[in-house]
This record gives sequence, structure tokens and C-alpha cells, in this order.
Amino acid sequence: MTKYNHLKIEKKWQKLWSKKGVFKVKEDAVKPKYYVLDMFPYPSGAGLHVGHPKGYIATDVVARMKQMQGFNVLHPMGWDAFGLPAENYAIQNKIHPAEAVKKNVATFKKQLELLGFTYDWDKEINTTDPAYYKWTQWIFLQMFKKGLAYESFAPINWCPSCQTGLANEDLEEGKCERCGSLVEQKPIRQWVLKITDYAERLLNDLDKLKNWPEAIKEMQKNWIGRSEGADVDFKIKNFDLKIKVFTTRPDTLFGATYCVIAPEHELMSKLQPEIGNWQEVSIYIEGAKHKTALERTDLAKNKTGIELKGIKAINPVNNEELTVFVADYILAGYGTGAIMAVPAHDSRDYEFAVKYGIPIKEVVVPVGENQKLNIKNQNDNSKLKNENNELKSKVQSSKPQIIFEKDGIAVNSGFLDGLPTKEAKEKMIKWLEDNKFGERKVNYKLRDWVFSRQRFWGEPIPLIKCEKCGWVPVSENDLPVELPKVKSYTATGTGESPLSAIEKWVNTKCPKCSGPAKRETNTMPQWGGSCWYYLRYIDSQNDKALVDKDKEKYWSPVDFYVGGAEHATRHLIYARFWHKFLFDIDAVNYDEPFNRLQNVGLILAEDGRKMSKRWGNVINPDDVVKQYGADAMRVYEMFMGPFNQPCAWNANGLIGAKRFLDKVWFLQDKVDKKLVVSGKIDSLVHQTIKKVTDDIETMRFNTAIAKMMELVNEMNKETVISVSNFKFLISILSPFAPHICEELWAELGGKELLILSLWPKYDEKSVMAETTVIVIQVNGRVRDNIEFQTADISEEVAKEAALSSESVKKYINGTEIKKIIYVKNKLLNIVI
RNA sequence: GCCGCGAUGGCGGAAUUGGUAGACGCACAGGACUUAAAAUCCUGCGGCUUCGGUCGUGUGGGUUCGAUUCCCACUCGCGGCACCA
Repeated sequence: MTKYNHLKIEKKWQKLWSKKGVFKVKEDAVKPKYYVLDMFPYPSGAGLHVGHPKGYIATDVVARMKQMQGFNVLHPMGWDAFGLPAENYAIQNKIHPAEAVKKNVATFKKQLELLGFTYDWDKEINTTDPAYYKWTQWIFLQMFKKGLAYESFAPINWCPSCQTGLANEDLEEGKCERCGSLVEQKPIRQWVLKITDYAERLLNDLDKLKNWPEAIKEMQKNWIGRSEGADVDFKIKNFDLKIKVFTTRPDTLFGATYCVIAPEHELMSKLQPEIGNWQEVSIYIEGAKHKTALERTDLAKNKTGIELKGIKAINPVNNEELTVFVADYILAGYGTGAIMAVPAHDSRDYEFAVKYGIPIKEVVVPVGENQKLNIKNQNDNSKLKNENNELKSKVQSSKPQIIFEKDGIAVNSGFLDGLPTKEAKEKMIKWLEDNKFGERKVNYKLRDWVFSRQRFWGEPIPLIKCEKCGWVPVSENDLPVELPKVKSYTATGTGESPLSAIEKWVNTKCPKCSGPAKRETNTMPQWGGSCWYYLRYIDSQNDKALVDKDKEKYWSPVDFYVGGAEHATRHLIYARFWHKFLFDIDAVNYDEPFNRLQNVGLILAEDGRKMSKRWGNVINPDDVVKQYGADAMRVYEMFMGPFNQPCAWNANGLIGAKRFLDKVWFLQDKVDKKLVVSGKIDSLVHQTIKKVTDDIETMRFNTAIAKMMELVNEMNKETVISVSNFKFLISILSPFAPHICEELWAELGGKELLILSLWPKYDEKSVMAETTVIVIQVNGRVRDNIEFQTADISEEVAKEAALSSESVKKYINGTEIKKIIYVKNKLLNIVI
């Protein structure tokens, strides 16, 4: 037999598959469908490294098996090509972003094609194609019309290096996720999407996603950050104003000893005339403004604040006068931007109270301790002040008496005394509502999505500002609003997009009154186009509608979605939001886009670090394909370890995969066409078919391959193997190593392509082993293995055999047998 | 700090409705073939051992005839969030 020449074979079959169009998607609604999707790549200038295709190989394995199982498979690929990296790359290389994208896409496509994927390139999409972003703009317009897109002037995250505003989701520890610069708070005019309107549904519907990893759902839950509580109004003494606070612990209202207002709170300017130390306060407020997100985090351990002299807040439950502070440990953007502070039961308030000598009043004790407690004088603040040091030492030493953020029993709390926290909360909320001091309230950490970028390379926001009519949507007939051709697309840094300098493009007519008007010059963020691309694959040429609803009904939802976990709180939450909106306006049939999600574990470099140009440890798949072949690379990446776990690249492991394929190649010499039954191999073959089928379904590729290796090792020990057994082997191996398997299939005289043949079904009877081995234990220690020639062994038979075993007798040695435990067909434990 | 996940040979990893720990691969060692090397094939491969055994799945306890698997306490590592009231 000739040598296994991967270079020749792989090219040959790739050409033939393409020529015969075996991966062309058929709109054949009779067959069951299977939509398997990768998170589409961002075509960077660097090209692919070996880590990128790992997920694509996995979906390809699934797609190939599903195709052979008779499914109508949609397994598409496309490009997420708008955004800062393309623009920055273009600026650095002094070419137009569109040129850069074109070049990079060509490189990526060429690299992917070497790996033998089943993509139907007729379905290829590109988010920067005007025919595509026409519909991205269309979705934005629908949101605008429903009041879900609004203009805002509030301070947002500003990256001074990228010179654009960013969403909360785009930050990493207070730094720009892209370039690592410290992010500032800057008031920039911006468009914001009301994702918070969907917070409740985005949270609740996570329960529907049974086939998503729990970790991702947990991350989304935390990101949405729902908390229940109440808004409470504190009147300000001698002044017709009130401080509205949000608390999750209305049951601790009797323990409130001060209030805090965020520096940015609008109440500050209203209170100004009454604040005795305004100068000092205003300096503090100015200082807070200039702190970056990171500085604020760093200062978390050392809270600062200024007392507002002359301002007293009245606690509605007991009319106590409370000191009011301004402090930047309170965030303007969360809740009401002001709090009631209960230092005894909140560690942050506690820290602040200790620092500024504010009374600490205990109003919740652990269950069972309320009886023992001496009721302290509730009104004697000076006494409480003196107790601060005592309480402090209590907290810091041994077991704290004060309980933070935990449930217990209410004490010192008037009408709540003796109630467990849960009931106390309810009673207090009812009291607040009855007396009009507040109401039940739910808050979310999730912020509205800052959706505009002050950069060139993004979808133009399709709005026009008319002096008379205000913001007017571009007529849907005039979509897409295309990016103009320009010489300079460098960021202005003024808070306006580079588009604002292009007067010809900016100046236009109002669609409503035909008067003079100007286009919005901000563009959409990179995450816009990726919010709905999975719908475009279904109907990639549609110019009349976002997606044909019948086609959508057939193909949606995506059956299986594979991609990196880093998208948990960005793409995956944005896409769910848009999809739910599209469902609401009746553009799609289902309210969740992705039925099953699987995360791909990162491939690290051999040195254990991330693959990066910076470390010089990048491995290019082209080189691997050339030296060992696409099949070897596919098998290796699937065999490395559990699919969703990170794993370091190992060149020797790759050689192992190649060796395995060599063994399979030479097995063909052992195929005997006359052989019908090959004894014990038959049983192993069927076990392997079962295991590989199940393991591909559950993404346990490593164990699927291990089982096939075991089978190949056994086959190698035989002098001859049957045609049918060898065909079974190459059929189930073909999703992993499609080229070599097609070649072997053809060598065996297969008339049709292997990919067009049927996936093997295992024979239930053959899976069962012909003999049974039972482990014999004495006191839980293995003392013997007994082989029986039948499949089903009764307890009596097993017992008899065990007791007559010489090695077992030795251990029993006449001792009384207390108990015998029999696990059917597996194990017998004799207890003495 | 909070939430989630994890820890098994020299290495990547297998095995969990509790039932033979270390499948499969890599590395390594010995052998065969070869003038030689590569490739390939065969054998061995957790520690200790008086070769009978015995100890071993991050640590310390517990439940059980039996624990990598279940329970309690802890250590370390990874990921996410981070003054969210």
C-alpha cells in the first residue's frame, strides 16, 4: 500500500466536496434541520493561530455527524468586521478600514479552507457589507420608534486612547477592554439602548435555557444583578426637599444612623443654599468627578466623605434627626444615588461610621440571641457613640456580634421587634406604603447600553436632527445610510465622530419637513452587527425583510452555539436582548435565539501563556497542516482534553494524532473481503460506534477518540479484519478526520462519497460482551477476578464461584462471614 | 470581599445515580529491525516492598461492607464581578 500522503489527499477531497456541492444548504423543509453555529470571527490583521479553529473543528465534527444522520444542516461562517481594531489596524497601516477588512477576510478564508470545513460559502456574511448593515440600522430604527433608543448627556466611560465612549460591558477593571487605557468619566452626547426594560425577562428566561452552561447563566444573573427592596423617603428638616434612598434591608430602618448622597446627585445643587460648609463640599464634589473608575475602586478601602453642615434628614419610623454626608462610595447610577446607612449591618457603612465617629445601632441579632440581649437606649446617641470602640473590637476580634448583610431577628426596632428578617422586611414595606414614606422596589445592576461610538468604522446611526422636528428617523426606504468615502477617518477626540467633519454627508434634508437638517455622526459599537447575524445566515440575500419568517420558523432557534466564555456578559446578553425585541415586534418566531450553548476552552501556547505576537509563541495552523495535515490537527485539537477547558499546545501530542491516522491508513492492508465475522472485534466495534455517537452529541471528543484508538489497537493485533468493521471505523472517524476517511472509503470501492453515506447504527446485542468478569472483594479489597462465559450472573452463582476461589479462601481462612454484597454482573464483596 | 468552577502518575487526561483508580495519548526506559540513524513494531512504566503485600485521587475529619465520587471544615489554583446599598 502506498504511503499516507496528507497533502495530496486533503486537497483532492476538498476540491471534490466543493465540486459536488455536498455542503450546499438545501431548503428542504421535509427533513429535520440542525443549525450549528460558531461565534463568527473578527478578521484581524494577524491571521488565525491554532487556537481559533478549535471551536470550528468541534462544530464541524457535529455538523458532519448530523449530516450523515440525515439532518438538513446549516453550518455557516462569516465576518464580524466593524469596530475599533479594524480601524486602528487601518490607521497604523495607512489603508482604508474597508481595504483592511477585505484583505484580512481573504487571509482568514484561505486559512479556514485548508481545514476541510463543511461551510456553505454561499451563506457567507459580512457585517460591514451595506446590504447587511442596512438591517442592523433597520433594527435600530424599530427600537428608536418604540422608545428604546434615547439620547443621553450623562457622564459615561470615555477611553482617552480610543477616543470614544464605551459601555460598562466594555470595561475590564476600570480599563478599556481593547487598549488597556484608564477610562475616565466624561459627559458625552450619546445614544443609549434601554436594555433595562428587558432586565426582568433576560433574567427570568435564563431558566428556559436548560442547555446552557450554568457558569454562563450565573454570570448573566450577576451582571443583571436584580435586588429587591424598597425606596424610602427621608424628609429634610426645615426644607421642602426629601432624600429618596433605595435599600434591600428596609427591616433595618430603625438602625439607620446617617444618610449619604452621591457627589453627582442632582439634589446637591438644590441643597446648596442650606449647606453651611458648601465650599468644602464643592471641592469634594469636584474632586470626585475627576476620579477614574479605577481610582474609585482603589479607594474602596479608605472611604471619604464630607458632612453636610446644616442638613438633617428625618428617619420616618422614629423621627430621629440623621446627619447627611456626601461621599463617593455611593454611586449616582445605582438605586436612587443616595442611601440610608445602617453601620451595624452593612460593612461599608460600618467602616465609614467608625472613621467619622457616627453611632452604630444594632437592630438585627442572630436567631436565638434576641432573648438574651439587653435592650439598649435607642435615643441616647452619645451612649451609642461610646460603644463604638467596644463594638469595633467585638467585630474585629473573635466572633463578631454584629452581623453584616445577614438575616436574623429584629431588635430595637419598635413594631418589628422579634420578627425574623424576611417578615420584618415585609412588615416595614407595608408600613412605608401605608404611611406614604416609600414603596416596594426592584433594582438592577444592569445599565442601559451606551450604543454610540465617536469613531468612523461602524454602522452610521440612521437618525437626522432637524431644527424644527428634532430627531427624525431616516426613512426605511433610504436605508442603508452608507459610510461616506473619506480620506481621513482618524478620531477627532472632541467627542464627535470623524464623520462630523464631512459636511457633504452631514448636511441633509429633514425626512419629515424637508427643512435643513444634519445626520447623526456617531456610529454603532462593534456588538451591533453581531446581535442578529445568526438570523442573516438563514436568509442571507433578503432585501425586503430582516428575515423571511417561514425560513426563520424552520431554522430557528440555533440548535447548537459554540464560542468563548468571554462573551457571557456582552454578545450573549446583547443578542438575547435584540432577539427578544425582534420577537416583540413580530419579526421572529421564538423568544430565545440559542437553544444550546457550549464554551470552547482556550488553547494556550506551549509555555502556558496565551498565544500572542507579543510573546512570540504563536503557532500558525498553515504550518501544522502542511507538516502533519488538517486531519491530524483536527484529531489532535479534539483529543487534547475536555473541550471546554483551557489546554496548552503540545507538538508531541500532535505527532501522536498523526501516528494514530497512520495506523488507520495501514489497517486497510488487513481488510479481507471474504471475512464476515471477526469474533470479539465485532463487539468492540459496536461499543465504539455507541460511544463515539454519544460523545459527539455531548461534546466529549477526547474520549470518543480514545475509544477509537483502543479499537484500532485491537484491530492491529488481528491478522485480518472484515470490510464492514473497517467501514464502521472510518465512518465514525470521518467527522474528525474527513479527508483520510474519504480516501480509504474510496479505496474500498465506495461508489458514493462517505459524507453522503449513512451514519452507522450500533447493534444492541453486539455491544454486550460475551463474557462477564466479576470482581471479588474481601472487606472491600480486591482479591480475585472471576470470568464467566455468560452475560448474566445470578448472586448464587457468583457467591459459589467466589467462595471456591483459592485466593479468596486464603483471606477468609475459616472466619465467620458477616455479610455478602452483590452488585449485579460487577462485584461481590465478602465482609468478614 | 462576593459568586462560580476546579485540584487524579513525569505531563495532557480517563473513570462519579458510591463498586477493580490511572483508559487513551505524550514523555521515558529496555528490546527487535538497520552498517547506522529516523520511522515502525514488541515490552515495561504511581510510591514503597522482605514480592506475601501495603500506601496512594490537594489537606484534616465524617458517613459506608466499600469514597476520586456523598457530608463538614480548610488550603491552593482558575474564571467572573467588584463600594450595586
